[in-house]
Amino acid sequence: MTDFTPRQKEIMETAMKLIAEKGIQKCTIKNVSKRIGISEPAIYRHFESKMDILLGILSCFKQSTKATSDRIRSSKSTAIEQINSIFFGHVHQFTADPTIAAVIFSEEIFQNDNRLSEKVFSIMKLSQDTLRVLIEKGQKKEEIRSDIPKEQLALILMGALRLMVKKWRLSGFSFDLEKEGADLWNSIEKILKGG
Amino acid sequence: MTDFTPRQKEIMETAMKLIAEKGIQKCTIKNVSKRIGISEPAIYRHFESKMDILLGILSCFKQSTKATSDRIRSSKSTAIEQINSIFFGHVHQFTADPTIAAVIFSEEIFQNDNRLSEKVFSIMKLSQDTLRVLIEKGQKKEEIRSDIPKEQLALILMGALRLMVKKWRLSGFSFDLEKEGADLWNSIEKILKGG
Amino acid sequence: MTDFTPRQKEIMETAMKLIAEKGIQKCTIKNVSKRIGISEPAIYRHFESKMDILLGILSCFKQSTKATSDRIRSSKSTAIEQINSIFFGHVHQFTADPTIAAVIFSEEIFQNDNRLSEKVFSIMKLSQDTLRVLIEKGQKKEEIRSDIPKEQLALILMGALRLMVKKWRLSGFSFDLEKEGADLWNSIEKILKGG
Amino acid sequence: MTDFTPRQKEIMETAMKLIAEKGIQKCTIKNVSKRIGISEPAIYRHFESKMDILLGILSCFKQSTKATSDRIRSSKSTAIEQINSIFFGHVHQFTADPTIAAVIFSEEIFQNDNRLSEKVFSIMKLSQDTLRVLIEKGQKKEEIRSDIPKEQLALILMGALRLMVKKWRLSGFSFDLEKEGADLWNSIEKILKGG
DNA sequence: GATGAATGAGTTTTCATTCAT
DNA sequence: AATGAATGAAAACTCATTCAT
Repeated sequence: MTDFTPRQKEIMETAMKLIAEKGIQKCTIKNVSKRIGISEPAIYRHFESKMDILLGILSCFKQSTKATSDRIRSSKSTAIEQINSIFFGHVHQFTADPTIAAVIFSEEIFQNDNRLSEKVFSIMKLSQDTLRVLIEKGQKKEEIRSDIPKEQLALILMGALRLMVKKWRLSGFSFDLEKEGADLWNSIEKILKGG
Repeated sequence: MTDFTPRQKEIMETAMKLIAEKGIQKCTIKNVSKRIGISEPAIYRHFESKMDILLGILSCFKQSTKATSDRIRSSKSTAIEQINSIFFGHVHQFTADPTIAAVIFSEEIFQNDNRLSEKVFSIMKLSQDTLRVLIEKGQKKEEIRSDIPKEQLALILMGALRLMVKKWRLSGFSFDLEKEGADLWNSIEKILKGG
Repeated sequence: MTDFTPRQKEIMETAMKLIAEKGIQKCTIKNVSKRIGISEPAIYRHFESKMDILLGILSCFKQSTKATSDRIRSSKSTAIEQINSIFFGHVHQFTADPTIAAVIFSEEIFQNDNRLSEKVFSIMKLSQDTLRVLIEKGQKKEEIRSDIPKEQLALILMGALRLMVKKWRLSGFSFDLEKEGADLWNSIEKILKGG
Repeated sequence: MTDFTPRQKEIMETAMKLIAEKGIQKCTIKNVSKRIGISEPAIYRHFESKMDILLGILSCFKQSTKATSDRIRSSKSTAIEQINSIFFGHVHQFTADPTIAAVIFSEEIFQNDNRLSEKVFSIMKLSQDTLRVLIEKGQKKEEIRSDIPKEQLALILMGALRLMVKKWRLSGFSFDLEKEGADLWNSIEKILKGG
């Protein structure tokens, strides 16, 4: 993240944009370089290979996911508030940069290479673990119902968020994610509390 | 579906398997023909283009989704039972043929072409509409809680199912989907009923 | 050799010609295909990779070297006559197809890949072994002097042949290899006999 | 030689090492600069082009070949002793710096450019002429047999030396060149004297 | 002296597709 | 219904070289 040069960041962002707009199959070195306005070989001054660009993107995600997770975990809010932070943290992030939504929840994009799919898998695990820990805490403090196992509450929460974001994306960002997200949260909260 | 020749079905299934195993980028005419054991040009006896193979796959899905939807809708069960049928219909289908799971919930795979992504979108809409109608019916008959809008209950149900299936897939089918699905359903049912 | 299609032989011969004329650095798929009059991808119908073309060339050499060696060894001539056959076998081969001379004695051309250089090394060993065996036989029968070890006689014979051929090549085939070869043989024979 | 700066010498030596280890195809500006630990453009402070590096290498050889030749010719030893000096001069040089062996006897490496191949040819001629003159002198003084023409004796001597060195190189310097060289010389001397 | 950034031309290779047979 | 041979376009990547700093 911080150890990337401006050009490297530009390349990674451009690659992400292409993936978001047209899919990975259109995310070629040629298209990336054309969009930036440099020649194809120029890319190789900044990344050793195309793989390294994709790994760089995933590394950024992992780092920011970890940072967010750590920040929220160490806050002194209630479990519900912390889960709320995670939920809206994602929503805000996607609103601010919709291209992220296209990449972060589309694990199959990186399926064709083991190094990529392992990294993707580890990012997924990371955010699920965070959520599970928070739900467990909420259940112990009786903020969150205990008649549904924490793994399933996590699945339900993340599943709904992911599907909402996917619909938003596939619809061409045709609705207000913040608003829809707020509505969804109300329902989720109700479910978590067991109302 | 019925209007496809055996060879055409073989080609579509092989294409799906390749997507499931190694991602769309490895789903090439060469790889499909090699796996079937015929030459590349032979594929073109059965499909006009690669695009037609993918469209064929999606058409099959659409048709089977519609058939399932119609069958369930016309049954005389309670709404909850009908939703249960949809839920486990998917789970059984994926258990029977895991490759389907890799394609049906991975809409981004078909992002690179408009005809494909539109078809994908319409399939998604179809199954969501079915679900929404059933939930609405359930809500009217007071089988299903009404304090959470039907769209969000649908989102929560499908989101959880999708995420469970995705995890199953990314983990290399390392857990028993039927069992995990049954557990998830219990929680979902509880939520739907508003317990 | 016999298990190569005409097109494969054409490709290998063209590659050899390019190496002979301009060095391996100019032996590119583009140049080979251009000279044959087909497109670059067409090459890949006949060879899986460029490496396979070069390996094919070396395999042909190995096979023909082995065949020649076997044929001569099993003849009932004197050792000197057999060595003479090897010597002039090479000379005739180069006269008939000068491109072979450019490849067969230029082991460093294939230095950049282990599979190639190992094959090259094995071919070199093969022909040296043959020669050593014949010299040994000649020494036992007292056709050939024994005061110089067979390894060194082999080295001297092959070294002189190689250097003569190299000069012929580097001079642009400016002299008559057959004639020069005959003269060299007279001297070599004298040395072998210990006159 | 003396008119090259230390940096220039370092570049030429590094280029030679790359050629010796991995072949010319791996002798790129990038690899040379990486091994020295400077940037690629830095090379161009010291040489106008890659060609100039290779020409520089060959110039050094030519100069040192000429110097050796002059020194030996002007010595007052017998012809055989002088030829011995040339022979072991090479052997010692290769033992001291095996990379030289990979370049000096591999004329085909420089085949792809006329300026290079002409220079290579002129070096080859130079050392052969020297040898021929010494043999001629030896023949006149009846130190060396006269029943074999001087050109062929030169060919035999140099051919054997070259082939021995090539084997040494291709075998990964697996034997003691000095020892093997001494043995070969004994045989060569015998041959020269006509024993 | 040296470097970071860039590039035109070229490398090997793959892709979907066509065509004669 | 199938194949062998071919191809234009494009993929990722490398090369020698230049230029502003």
